[in-house]
Amino acid sequence: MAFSFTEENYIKAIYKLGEMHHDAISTNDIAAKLATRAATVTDMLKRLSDKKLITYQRYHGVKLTEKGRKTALAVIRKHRLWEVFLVEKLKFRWDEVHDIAEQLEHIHSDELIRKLDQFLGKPKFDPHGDPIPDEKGVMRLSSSTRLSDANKKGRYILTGVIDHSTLFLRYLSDLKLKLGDELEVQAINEYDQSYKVMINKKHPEFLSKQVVTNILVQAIK
Amino acid sequence: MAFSFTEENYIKAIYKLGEMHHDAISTNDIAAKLATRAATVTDMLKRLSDKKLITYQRYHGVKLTEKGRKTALAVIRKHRLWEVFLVEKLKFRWDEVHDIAEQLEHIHSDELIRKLDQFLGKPKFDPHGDPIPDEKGVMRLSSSTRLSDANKKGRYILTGVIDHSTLFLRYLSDLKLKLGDELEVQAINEYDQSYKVMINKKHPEFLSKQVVTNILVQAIK
DNA sequence: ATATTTTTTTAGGCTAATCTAAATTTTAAA
DNA sequence: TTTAAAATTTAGATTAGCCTAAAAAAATAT
Ligand SMILES: [Mn+2]
Ligand SMILES: [Mn+2]
Ligand SMILES: [Mn+2]
Ligand SMILES: [Mn+2]
Repeated sequence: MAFSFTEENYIKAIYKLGEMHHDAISTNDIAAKLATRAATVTDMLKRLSDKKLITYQRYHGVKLTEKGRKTALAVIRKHRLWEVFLVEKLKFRWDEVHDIAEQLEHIHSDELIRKLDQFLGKPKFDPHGDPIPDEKGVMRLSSSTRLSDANKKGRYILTGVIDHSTLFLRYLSDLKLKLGDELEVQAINEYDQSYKVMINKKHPEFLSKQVVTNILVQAIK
Repeated sequence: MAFSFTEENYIKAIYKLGEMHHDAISTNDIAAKLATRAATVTDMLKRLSDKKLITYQRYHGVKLTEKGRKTALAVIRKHRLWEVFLVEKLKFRWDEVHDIAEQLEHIHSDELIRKLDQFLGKPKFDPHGDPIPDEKGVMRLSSSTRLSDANKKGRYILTGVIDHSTLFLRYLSDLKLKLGDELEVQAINEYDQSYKVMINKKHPEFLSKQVVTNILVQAIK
């Protein structure tokens, strides 16, 4: 019932790929996500199948079993709780925590996570606005949309990001933009889909199409 | 410059064995400490020697190099800081933290440890009274002695333990005895070297020879 | 419907870390 | 000082996780 570092990473990758497609996941997609080779993935899929974490049919991709889904969500829960710890308690910036959490998410101790969750005040979201699954593996789905999908003037709250790269997160920080801040869309450029927004009723900024497709918001009222 | 989980455990084991003997460490001692086989140890010693962490002569044991000593102390520093975190912040008991710290000590991030140290208020001792090496790998040596070595009536402060087993630590907790508490030795039994002590001026207890050799104290005045 | 391209699997090999059994060296005993 | 015992190393295998190259299957284009 305890899996290796590597096995957990495969399960997490398969879960995340399944969040988008939701049909069976291909060997090549997993290889791309984990920066490894298709042959290596095939080897591992056999092992994960033996352990009943996935259902696997040669040449036809994989799906997580219920056991696999639970395992993935437990790892994601740990990752996100540790990220909260790193930002809230140790004062890391939100663009610095992912790689450390990639290591911490593989520490095995249910009691540790129970107590960490308690210590952090049972947070519901991580520093990037991603929801934290509960002990049972239940994760409420986000009611946020990409700002590019809102596609309408008005006021919004920044609730999350799609792109988690350091470069993007730093860019947002440089704009003095953080989770919970207000974005008022004042104009949308029809030619290139760039947005003119007012941040926290203070400073106006231009956000490119690429930027507005990578931030999640909720409309105010 | 970053070593594997396994390599770090070997280096730590060699360091700890060196703390007692301080002549060259034998293959068999390392095998015993790590619950592995002598042949396995020999294999690893060659690898550690290649990496300049130890000096190794066939059939004549090993010693840590300066690089090896630094590596060991860095791992010990991480272990002890995490133990402080688990007890002080997450409210684990002192007998519950070792196994979790065994995992956490292998997380690689200098910045994480710097910030954790800061967060904990730069503690000098772990929950078992063991000193925490600083960033440079400097660890002040304990001025404490085993209560059995004091061997004299009088008042003492409990400053640490030799045996770190759950069983022993639980036993001390059951006696309402924790670090910093006062022990007044009222009588020493000449026959079996058991001690009659008063704990915190409140309740008298009998401590066996095995117990008094496993606790560290400092005499008061 | 057949040929070409893409995807996936198999075959065979590598390294780190482990093991058991056998050989060798050192140490201790007679 | 020879011999027996103990410690250590070598030899040979195993497993997890990874790789490249070749074969096979599936998807796509003609
Ligand atoms: Mn992350
Ligand atoms: Mn995150
Ligand atoms: Mn410990
Ligand atoms: Mn300790």
